This record gives sequence, C-alpha cells and structure tokens, in this order.
Amino acid sequence: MKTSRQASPGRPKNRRGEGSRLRGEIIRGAAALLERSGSREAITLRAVAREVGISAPSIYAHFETLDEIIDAVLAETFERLRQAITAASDEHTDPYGRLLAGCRAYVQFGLDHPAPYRVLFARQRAGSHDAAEGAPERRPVGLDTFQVLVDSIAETAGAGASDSTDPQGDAANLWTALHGLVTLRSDLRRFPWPPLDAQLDTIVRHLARVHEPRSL
Amino acid sequence: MKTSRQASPGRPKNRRGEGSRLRGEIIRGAAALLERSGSREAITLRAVAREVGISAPSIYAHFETLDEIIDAVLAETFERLRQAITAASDEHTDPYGRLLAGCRAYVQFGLDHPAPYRVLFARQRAGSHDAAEGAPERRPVGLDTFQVLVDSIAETAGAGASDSTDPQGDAANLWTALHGLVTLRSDLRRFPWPPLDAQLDTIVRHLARVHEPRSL
DNA sequence: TGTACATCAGTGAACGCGCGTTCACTGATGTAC
DNA sequence: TGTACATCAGTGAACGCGCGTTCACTGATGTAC
Repeated sequence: MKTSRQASPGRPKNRRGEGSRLRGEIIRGAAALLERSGSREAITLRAVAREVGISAPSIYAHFETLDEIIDAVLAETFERLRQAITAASDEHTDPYGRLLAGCRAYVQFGLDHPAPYRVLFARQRAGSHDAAEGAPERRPVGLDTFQVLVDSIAETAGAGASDSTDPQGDAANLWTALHGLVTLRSDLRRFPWPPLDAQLDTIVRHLARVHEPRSL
Repeated sequence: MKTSRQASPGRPKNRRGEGSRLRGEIIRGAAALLERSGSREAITLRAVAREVGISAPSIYAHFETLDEIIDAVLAETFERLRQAITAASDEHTDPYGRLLAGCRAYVQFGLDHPAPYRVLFARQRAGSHDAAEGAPERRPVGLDTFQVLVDSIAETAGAGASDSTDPQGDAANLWTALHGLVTLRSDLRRFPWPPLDAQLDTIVRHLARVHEPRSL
C-alpha cells in the first residue's frame, strides 16, 4: 500500500541555483539501493527515482544513462575502500603489521558491503549495449589501491620480514586470494569456513612470503 | 529480421512416449544461452524457449520455474568441472603433480566458461522471491569436489612433498585463491596479470605448503 | 481390419507488470525594465 | 517599487518492449472395441 501517486510528499524542489544538489541525492539513493537490495539488478532508473523521491524523468537532467549513476557510486565506493585500507594500515608502524591490517580492512569492507564490493570488480555493465566485445572496460580506478599493496609488500621485504623479490607478482597473488576470500565467503555462507582471522593471516604470510617467526 | 512467427519451422513434435526429450533440449538450450551470452540475466523463460525453438508455455510441462532449469544446468556444469579435474589429475602419478594438474584444470575450466563458472558459486538466484533471508542456500553440490582437493593435499603431505598438517584448512585457502584467480582474471582482463602458469604454480605451492625443491 | 476416442505434446493469444524513454507541461524563482 | 518575463527544477501521462504466466485450443498418435 505504498503511495506512489505523489512521488515526493515531503521533498521540496531545490531552489534556483541548487539544481545540482539532486545529483548527489541520486548517487546516494543508488548506493543505498545497492547496499540494501544486495543486487546490481535492483538498480533501475525507476527504482532510483523512487528511492530518492522524484519522478523518473528527473534523472535525465543529471545523468544520461544508468551506467553513469553506477559509475558515480563505484567511484565513491572505491574511495571508501581505499580510505578504510589506509586508515587501518596507519594504525601500525611495522611493515608486516601495516600489510596485514590493510588486507584485513580490505576483506572486512568486502564482507560488510558484499553488493558494492561485487560491482567494483564485475565486468558486466548495466545495459547490454556495451556487452559487445569491443566495449571499453572500466578504467582501472583500483590500480592505485593495488599499488598500495605492492608498496606494502615491498616495504615488508625491505624491512627483512618478507622474502619477496617480486612485489608486483606477489601482490597480484595476494589480491587474487583476498578477492576469492571475500566473494566465496559472501556467496557460500554455509560452507565450513575456517576462522576468518586465521585464514587471512595464513594467506597473507604465505603469499607475501613473510618469514615464519613473524613479529607481532 | 528473425522470424518469430513460427516458433519451430524445422522442429518436429516429439512422439507419444518421447515428451521428456524436450526436457533435455531445454537444459541444453539454457546452457548454450548462458555460455553464449556470458550473463545469468540473459536466461529468461522466453529466451530459453526461443533458443530451443518452442513456445514459452511449453516449458511449464517440464519445469515449474526458471530456477529448476538453472539448477539442472548447474548440476551438469558441476559434473563437467569434476570430470575435467579428475581427468587432468589422473594423467599424473606423483601427488604434487596430481594436485597441480587438478588445480590447473579447475582454473582453466573457469576461464574457458566464465558465465557457467560464475553461476556455480553465485548465491543470487533468478527470481527475487527467494532473495529473502530465510531462503535455502544452494545445496553444497560442490562439496565432493572440494573433498578431492582436501585429499590431494593430504596425499601430497603423506608423500612428504608438503608440510600441511591441516589439509582441510589449506584446501579452503587454496580453493579461495583459485576462485579469486578465475573471477578476477575473467572480470579484469586488462589488468597486467603475471603469466597464468607461473602464478598458479606459486599459489598452489605456497598455500598447499609444498616444499621448495619440488619434484617434477 | 476399421473406427471412435483418449491422450500426448505441444501452440497462440492475451493479461498485467516494470522497465527506459519521450513529450508537453507547470509552478516557483529570480531578473530586466 | 511594480510588473512582465525568462528560466529553472522538476512532473505526469504515455509509448513500446520483454517478461512470466494463464487459458482455451489443436492436431497427431496410440488404444479399445
């Protein structure tokens, strides 16, 4: 019995110069929808409009396509992920502590926000228009976050706590494993997973080639 | 300019006792659709009917819901994956060779069939009806395949080629990493990945705790 | 051996739904004179 | 200081589409007598 007759009973129009405020509301609405529904497919133009409390055509004033909205949500999500990682990392001073804390923050972010996390690294876009082979893949906005991981492994090796001689390759391996950890745990919740912290610690130590007698 | 007026210009009806043959055609059609489209969302009741060359209502005689069709496709996919792994494994006799070959077959299957692979381990089902919290998660049909991995690590350790004392936990770690490898490489094709074989070898050796001086 | 009939394996038209997108519009707000 | 007007920030109705699902039907095939 949702009243859909009046799209926005409480929402007042923005004033003359403030039309662009709706743009932010649309992005936040789409993000909330993604988080709440847990599914990329739930984000439709009309659903976002309902979430924000506006009529569907109003969106066209701010975004040309649904993909633009998703892109804006993803940019924001990437930024939150990056901040979570660096914040956790910065609570430690020793290289391995920083590396492990960053990895833990990455994993925790993914487990806490499964749908946004999934969309970050899902190739598939909304419309089927750019499902074509030559479509431009998402610009590698996560590359700088990956570089943080590379640097962290390099620093751990530099401090003598890791045997890594190929931080780039080892970071790729580690990221791969962390991504698998997030997605598999999110998707197969009933699987008899080992305790998260122990599994994470083992994976990080082994793939970043950290010495056995590790320092806390 | 596809002629959709006559659903099946060439397809003759099955004869009296052979109605159940259509069931198999529907499953194969859905599988072909999934493989070709690369997307779970492309599998709709009507799309499957078009693929098979029948009218949409005909499906109801064989399946109650779309999910039943997907389940049948997945059961078949799981079986193909399992066979690919054991076939590759059985070309070797030494435990580590068997382990690595099995892992390689797993990864190759995932990379060769990204859409079916993804659906195997995606929680999300077709309809939103069972997106509810209490919905029954997919029965763990992959558990026996996971057990193959556990056993393979245990045998490698038994032969003295691995230091694993917890094959179950190490198998979880390894599977996690392999899953991440398949999905990330499928989704981020432009990322500067290291060569597949080297990355796979490193991940398997490190997470299965295989000794450095490994035997070929 | 012939024929009426039941059953099987589907079909075709129609429905209501949510979707993206278009179009003409509206009413408040600021600006020019 | 008033007033006509332009502009801004949206709205509401309508469209065509593909979807899942229903319903009554059809025509070939086998079976009973």
